[in-house]
Amino acid sequence: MAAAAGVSRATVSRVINNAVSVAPGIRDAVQRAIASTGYVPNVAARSLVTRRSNSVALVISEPDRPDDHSFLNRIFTDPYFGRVTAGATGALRPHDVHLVVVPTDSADHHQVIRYLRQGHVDGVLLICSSEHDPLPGQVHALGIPAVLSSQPAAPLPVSHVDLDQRLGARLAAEHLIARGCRRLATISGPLDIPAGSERLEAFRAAAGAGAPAVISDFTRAGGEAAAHRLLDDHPGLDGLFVASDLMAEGALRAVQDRGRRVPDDVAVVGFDDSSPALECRPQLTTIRQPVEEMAAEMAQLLVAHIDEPGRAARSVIFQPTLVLRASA
Amino acid sequence: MAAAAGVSRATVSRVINNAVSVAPGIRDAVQRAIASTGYVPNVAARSLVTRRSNSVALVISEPDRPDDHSFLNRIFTDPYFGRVTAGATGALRPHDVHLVVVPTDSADHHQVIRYLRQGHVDGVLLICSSEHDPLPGQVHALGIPAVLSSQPAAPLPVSHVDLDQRLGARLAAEHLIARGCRRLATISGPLDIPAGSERLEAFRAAAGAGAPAVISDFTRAGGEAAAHRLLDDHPGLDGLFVASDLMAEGALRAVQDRGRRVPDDVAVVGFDDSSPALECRPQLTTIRQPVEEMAAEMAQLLVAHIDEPGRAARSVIFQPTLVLRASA
DNA sequence: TTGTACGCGTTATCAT
DNA sequence: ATGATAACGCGTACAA
Repeated sequence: MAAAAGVSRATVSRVINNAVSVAPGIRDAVQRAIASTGYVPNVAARSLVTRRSNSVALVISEPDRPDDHSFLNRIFTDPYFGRVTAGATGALRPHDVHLVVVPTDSADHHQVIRYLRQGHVDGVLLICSSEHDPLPGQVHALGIPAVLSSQPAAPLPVSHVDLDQRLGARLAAEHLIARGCRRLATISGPLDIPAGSERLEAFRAAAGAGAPAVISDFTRAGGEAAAHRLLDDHPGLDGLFVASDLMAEGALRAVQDRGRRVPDDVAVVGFDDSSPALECRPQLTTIRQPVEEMAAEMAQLLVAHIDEPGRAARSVIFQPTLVLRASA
Repeated sequence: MAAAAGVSRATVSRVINNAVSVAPGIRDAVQRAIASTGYVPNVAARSLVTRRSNSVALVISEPDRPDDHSFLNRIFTDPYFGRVTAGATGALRPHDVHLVVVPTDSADHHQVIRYLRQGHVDGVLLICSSEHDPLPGQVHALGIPAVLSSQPAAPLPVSHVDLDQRLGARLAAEHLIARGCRRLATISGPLDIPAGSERLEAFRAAAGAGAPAVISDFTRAGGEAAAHRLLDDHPGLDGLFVASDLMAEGALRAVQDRGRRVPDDVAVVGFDDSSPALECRPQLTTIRQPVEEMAAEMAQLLVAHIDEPGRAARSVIFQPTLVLRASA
């Protein structure tokens, strides 16, 4: 290649990385040679010296999983993770950074750690399903740039992007109360995730500490089962806050299968404002979470940390909003 | 590292890649040193010499797209692509190969080509939305191992994995006829995709060439609109074959919104057997496509091609099956 | 069986 | 502004 242009490799490199001061004539000659040769730099060689891979990992960590197959299926089919992936991919593209999606559970954390240590990626976007997940700590100990989707139980000096979960739950409770519901209940996610515990706590703080709750798992089937249990134990409930739209879709079905009308008999408020909210009948009144924007922010923060290693960690908290539709 | 174990770097390399003949004593010593040091080989340096990156790309190519945001969102939210990603990820994991998901349209094919040429990945899983997509040809010209999800219009000596689309459509038509439907219609996908045109043709071959059809786009909203159009023009139809479950979910809604009962007034058969089939009410009778298995097969073929460059291309065709549920 | 030494293709430093 | 040349960290002939 250098030969083709009649210059040294160093000059070629300078042209490609448009470094300062290359004579216009030489530059053009090199670019012509590049075009005609179809030359592209070898990334391995480049990475070896720059210590950059121009790609980052999106690690989705779950504490345990039943089996490989259904775990992967759930991850890649869940609208929430889909939105995260879409948001991150979109934000990374202008930086010419690619995304490697790495689902993991505690059984193969070491694999992930090894992957990261090998230098495959320049940084990590870390989505944890439990606030006690050890992965964030391990990643931080590695010294590799990372951005979390929520602060772990043991706070870490690592940037993270999150939603004001409590505000979201409060908006839901207040809306149900304002529309006249008197017997409120909720279906929450797992309590070891902030998105589970905080939404539950804040809902109860606004709806009354005695408000019945069933802990579920953020799946549609889980939401349906939880709603049935709730209706068994509290037949009189007239307002239901469900901590994710996917669970709300299941809950809606349960309520309707028992012959109760939504929202007249039971008003239902979901959480997320993801596609299931529009697929339900009636469509879901829900707490909107700008997942794509949040993922994009994570990506941008990560890029910033990679470009400027000393950069101070920061946390960015997004505000949820109430989206009024037909279910409440 | 070599120093830590008191041996040469070459020996360390041999232990790590468990090459032949390393003295047991030395081997143990090296492994201890590795464990205590926490040493991991640098992938860039390794790739530079082995010319392997141990990762492959999953390229999802669409001809054109309205805007970046909704494109990414659709890709990462569509249950079909989710299943593909899950299947490929699962099959690749045992090989220690990672997956980079690369959505693209014709506007940035050159970006993808450049990405591939740079040697970021060892091979490509290529999902094209149009059989006239030039990408498969370009990738093949590059000489980089690839596996396609369907044969392009201009056949290429490249392995591909597909479903027997025609058989699927025929099963659907035969089932509708067998259950007594007399006025059949169909909602198809875009005609420049085999999954669109072949399902339509085969359905008409079995149901009668005059069976009304509306061409849609494999989205839920598209399916709903198509069903409305179909019911406007053919109020008497009593059997509907919809070429994807996602569209079928929308179509079901349209049929029911017009006060017609499923399956009594209109029987509906979907295609895919993905999660929407179970979320509908009534649940969808559908043509099952083992997407995860097919994606896994693609991944395994790709790995085989990477390991054995001269390997002959082959095509693997999966058979669809009818899954009986409530909608037909 | 083990060590020595070279090459992989770039970027970066240092002369010029 | 440009060209030698030294790393970068590994695998692997080849020699011992």
